[in-house]
Amino acid sequence: MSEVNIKSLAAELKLSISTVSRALQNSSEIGQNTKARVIALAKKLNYQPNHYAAGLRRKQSNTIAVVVPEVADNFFSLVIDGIDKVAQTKGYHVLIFLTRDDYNKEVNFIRHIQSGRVDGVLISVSSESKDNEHLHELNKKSIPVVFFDRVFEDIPTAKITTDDYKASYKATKHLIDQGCKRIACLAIPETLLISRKRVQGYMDALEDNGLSVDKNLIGQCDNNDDEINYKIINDLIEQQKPDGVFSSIEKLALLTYQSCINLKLNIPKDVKIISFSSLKIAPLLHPALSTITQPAFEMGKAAANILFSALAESKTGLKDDHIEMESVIVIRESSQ
Amino acid sequence: MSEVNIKSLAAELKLSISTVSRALQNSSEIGQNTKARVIALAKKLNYQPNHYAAGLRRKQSNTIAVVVPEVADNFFSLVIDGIDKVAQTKGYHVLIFLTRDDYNKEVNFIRHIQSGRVDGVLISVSSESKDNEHLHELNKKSIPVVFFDRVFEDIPTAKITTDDYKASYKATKHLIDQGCKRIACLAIPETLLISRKRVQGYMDALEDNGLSVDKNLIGQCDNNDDEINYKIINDLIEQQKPDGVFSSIEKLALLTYQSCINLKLNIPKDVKIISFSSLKIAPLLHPALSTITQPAFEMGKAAANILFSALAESKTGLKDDHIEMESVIVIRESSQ
DNA sequence: CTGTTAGCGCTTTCAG
DNA sequence: CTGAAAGCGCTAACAG
Repeated sequence: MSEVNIKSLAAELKLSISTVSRALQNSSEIGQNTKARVIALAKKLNYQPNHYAAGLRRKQSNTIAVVVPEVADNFFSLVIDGIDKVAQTKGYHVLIFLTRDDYNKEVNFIRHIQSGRVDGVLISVSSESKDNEHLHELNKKSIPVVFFDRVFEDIPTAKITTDDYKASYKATKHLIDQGCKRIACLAIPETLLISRKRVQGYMDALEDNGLSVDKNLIGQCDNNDDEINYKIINDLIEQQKPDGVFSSIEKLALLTYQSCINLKLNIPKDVKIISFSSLKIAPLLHPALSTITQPAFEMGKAAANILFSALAESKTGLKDDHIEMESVIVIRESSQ
Repeated sequence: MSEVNIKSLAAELKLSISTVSRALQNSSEIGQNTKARVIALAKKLNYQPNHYAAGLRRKQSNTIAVVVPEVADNFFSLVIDGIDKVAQTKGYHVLIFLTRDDYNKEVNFIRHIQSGRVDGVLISVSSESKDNEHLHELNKKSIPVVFFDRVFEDIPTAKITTDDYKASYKATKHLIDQGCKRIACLAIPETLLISRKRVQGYMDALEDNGLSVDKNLIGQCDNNDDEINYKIINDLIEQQKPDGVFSSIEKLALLTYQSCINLKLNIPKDVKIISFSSLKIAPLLHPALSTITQPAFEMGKAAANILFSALAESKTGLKDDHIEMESVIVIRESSQ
């Protein structure tokens, strides 16, 4: 690989290896003179220290693992962006592990990570229901772990999530405050915890405000086929005539919008829409589409900061803690 | 870190370190019996080899670097997804470097990488105009590099891009074939090469088909402010009355759609729209929005495959080559 | 088939 | 202030 290493520098400068090493680390016990010579030559030859050798010796990699179900997803890529942002300021590198929602892959990754490959782990688990023994092991090896978004409550370490339940409750409450009586809810597969939380927030808001939950008003959009989802939504709107729609993801809100246009329903007069939105595309379409935005980037930064605080201190692992980050709800009322 | 290492396994099994090492690598010169014993104990103690030690010795990291301007972008995150997909099958890990379009960061990353930190590099450069000496250095050190999307033509290695010019030409030609005479073009900042390529494709298609280029029909949307962009587009449509719109990114097409609705223009009767689309949201809104989709995921896979082929063979670096991947144009004509 | 030995490139005692 | 030497955990000649 790189032919220039600490040894060749030492030879050329007629110094010992250790002196060069210390000079490069700006150790206080090296004379200004020698230090300058060493640094000058290193720069001239474009010396780059071997990360692995240093890590092996120091038992530290200056690398963190980010384990996520997917990257081609606006939410996760924003989180990664946030994580990287703080990692860069700390001089750390980011190793990405994509589980693709495959539990076995996650187990393998976590086991691999235990080898000292990374100094810390930021993870959003692939499944919130399966066995988490592998994560317990990690935690026991006192390598700091921070969970984000999809967490295991029973592992005593730092966790950080968004306020899905609360935000959904507030969003639904908003529709109620606007006078909506028949509020529809568009839901994604129940297997996802966030889906259940969002639907629960919706239901509780209704009941707390004297409205009963009507299963017919809940559109379960379980598949990835936009056409089928469109049909579910369109049928729901046509048959149930909701005066408000709470959508648990942005795409479904876009389909709702399209359906309203086709059914000649006025937004927001006939139907008020509020939706989770990470792409922030919904408000481009209609100035009256209210949105709930999760603080993904900020969550990434927060999670990374927690991890680095543990790394900086004592490596004693992280305290059991759970932070919930607040989503930003933007109400748009204009009727054009 | 992990207390269990090859040495402790050897001690427990009363074997030599090298025997254990070989058994773990399934070397053919170890007896079935010993091999089984070693593997059994390794599994029992959850032994994980130290990646850094092995890499140091073998001068190989089983890690590749992916250097991109950003990750919170649908195109790049899809590419990363593709890269990771093939990396996983090859047993490689992915180290992410986000330049955030900062040239200096890119230079630092590339220098760092030269230390043998990774076995290969996949990069989309931060700027196509600046000095690329750092990349030449990399290439000279015979660590394989594959450029994707944003490339430096004058570095003799593998490059892979999408057919921005051709796709734009074809898209514009399609509008012409549909009878459009006044075709608008919505452009992003000229500083980006892809913007220039897309506009060029648009202009050449017009001229090759007997239509002249009218600067008034080109909406230069240079800023990130959706409201300003909307105004630019809305003014253009109102004043210039185009009968076709070629949009170089999806967001601008959505604004165009909104503008048409507000101006009571029928799509596609009055205005036909075709747009680059990576989010695939446009067609959700209107069944007559035609789209051009770049093969981002496939590009990631292709780039990674090229890199791994070099890694598998001789490490002699990659041949100077340029592949252009074809975008997928989907024509949607229905008028509802 | 198995063991001994010499490093990979670096950091870090321990001696001067 | 500088140098010698040990060793991080692993692999790979080289010997048997």
